[in-house]
Amino acid sequence: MAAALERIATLLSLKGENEFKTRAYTRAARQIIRLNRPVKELVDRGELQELPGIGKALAQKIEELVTTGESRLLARLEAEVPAGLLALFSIPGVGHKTAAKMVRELNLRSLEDLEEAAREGRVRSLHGLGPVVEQNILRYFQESRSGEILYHRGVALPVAEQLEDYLRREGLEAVSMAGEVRRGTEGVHHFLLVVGGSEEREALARKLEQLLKRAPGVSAVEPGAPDELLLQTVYGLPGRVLLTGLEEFPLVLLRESCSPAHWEQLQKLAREQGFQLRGNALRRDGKAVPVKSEGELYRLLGLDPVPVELREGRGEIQAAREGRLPALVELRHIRGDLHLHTDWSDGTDSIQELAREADARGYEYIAITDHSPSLQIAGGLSMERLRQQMEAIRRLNEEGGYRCRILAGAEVDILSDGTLDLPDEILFQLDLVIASVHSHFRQEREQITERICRAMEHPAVHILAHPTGRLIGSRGGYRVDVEALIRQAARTGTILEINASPQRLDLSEAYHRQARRSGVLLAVNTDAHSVATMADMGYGITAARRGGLEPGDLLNTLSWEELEKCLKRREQRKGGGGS
DNA sequence: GCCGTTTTCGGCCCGACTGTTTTCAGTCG
Repeated sequence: MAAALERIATLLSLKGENEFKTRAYTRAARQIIRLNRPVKELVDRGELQELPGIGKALAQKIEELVTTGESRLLARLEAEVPAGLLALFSIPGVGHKTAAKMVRELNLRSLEDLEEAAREGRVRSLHGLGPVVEQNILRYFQESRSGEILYHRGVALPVAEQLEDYLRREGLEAVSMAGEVRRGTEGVHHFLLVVGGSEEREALARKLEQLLKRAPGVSAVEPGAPDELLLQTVYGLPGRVLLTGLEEFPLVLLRESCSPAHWEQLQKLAREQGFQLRGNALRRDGKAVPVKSEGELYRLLGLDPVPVELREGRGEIQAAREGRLPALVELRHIRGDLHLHTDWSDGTDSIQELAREADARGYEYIAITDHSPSLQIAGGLSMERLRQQMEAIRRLNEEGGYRCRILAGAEVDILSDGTLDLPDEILFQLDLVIASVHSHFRQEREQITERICRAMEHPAVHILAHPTGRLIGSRGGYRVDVEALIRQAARTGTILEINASPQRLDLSEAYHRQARRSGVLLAVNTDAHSVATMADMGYGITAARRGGLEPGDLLNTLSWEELEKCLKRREQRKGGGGS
């Protein structure tokens, strides 16, 4: 729902529609994401308009999406504005005004039009635009290899799950998501479902096509390759559905879930052992060998079953052969969430509501870490307010209304010179200090690396949050030397965050192994701004699993007693004046 | 498109930076 509303907002924006109107759609999308119950419930009870920022018009549009799975407004916009132009907003320095101006005055119908205009110097000739924007555009086209838009898992996973559920409820015999969504990659280009049935293939295809045309959120279905249907969704994310026979289903699912490298390595291994693994069948001496599950195939080839997140062809097959696959961390190992925002700053829910949710999740502790004063837009807490909050948390712990322990913390801004946005006297009174960058993103690599390293040096800082600042599919993050950060974390005992928000997943899985090898402890935190987004922990765990991490690599798998000791040890090691 | 005991019209989380201007509009967090 949120993705559909976001899409409406961006399409309106490209059309040059009133900025505040588009913002109303964006705001509504955020409301939906932070909702702690299904939108449908609000629709059924006629309570949509009770949400702040949702009035008559938006309520109608949301209701239409919930009840029909479609939106006439969205369909109309899609017809008017070429969807490829949405990528305009990924170009640095291009916002809604510039985008709309270029679309209008350069008469853009596609991204290629823009590239051509930039090459011919027609961008700089527009009033208010100059050579810098034009350079940014040309650089964008140099750097982006494919025109495919990358979606974060916060869109891709719910969309795939929704369709998977729908097809199962409609009585199809075997349905599973596959591809990037199932493997858990940080960004998703399109979602993939594998469907198995015992009936004749043509009949299955016809049945499926009919079902998919009625499916929620699906705006178009068309045939692709043989046994394949291509989908368009109201969320923008495209999809594919592959059809197969029931007996072949496990093998096809495996093939479609792993990376090409992993599949090739499996084929090679099969050959070495006298099998033939090809397409959708395993054979030996010309005879088909039945495979009832993915796990069975791995065992037939003498391997421990490889968790789906590791099927990338990066050495996991050798590890599976030697019985040394990592015992990956699972959601159930997590005992707390150490990065949470409340309605004291830019969150929507109270400390009490987050604590109640933490209890429901069986957490032993949470840390309340609202923003520091300089982050005005996020309602950063003044010293005075922070002290009041610390006092409020102290009382809540004393009253003992919650099973979980509530830590009084702060997410303190790292200022442009590497100093922190709160004075030492208050930092040392906090139970947990998270440092992070929210400004001066365009500093040179050396400068921003030095800046962050300096903040990590500070004895009061426990955790460095979202170390690179990237947003998947929309922003590349600052030009920081991540390896230098890992070295500094190892030296200072600073914990690196794996931010579980599906848009961030930062620190990226690409660095998890290196951090682990360097003896750096990591923490999976949601950075939640509501009760509902505390569920983002799952995205973080998927990322950590892809990074090959085990429970012992993460700070927040520790029990409360262990955590307390661990934080204290680190303070001493840094030589801080912690009280 | 939303919202309102200062408003049913005229505002809309705030402020720094930067590239484009010739005094400021647009972008970014």
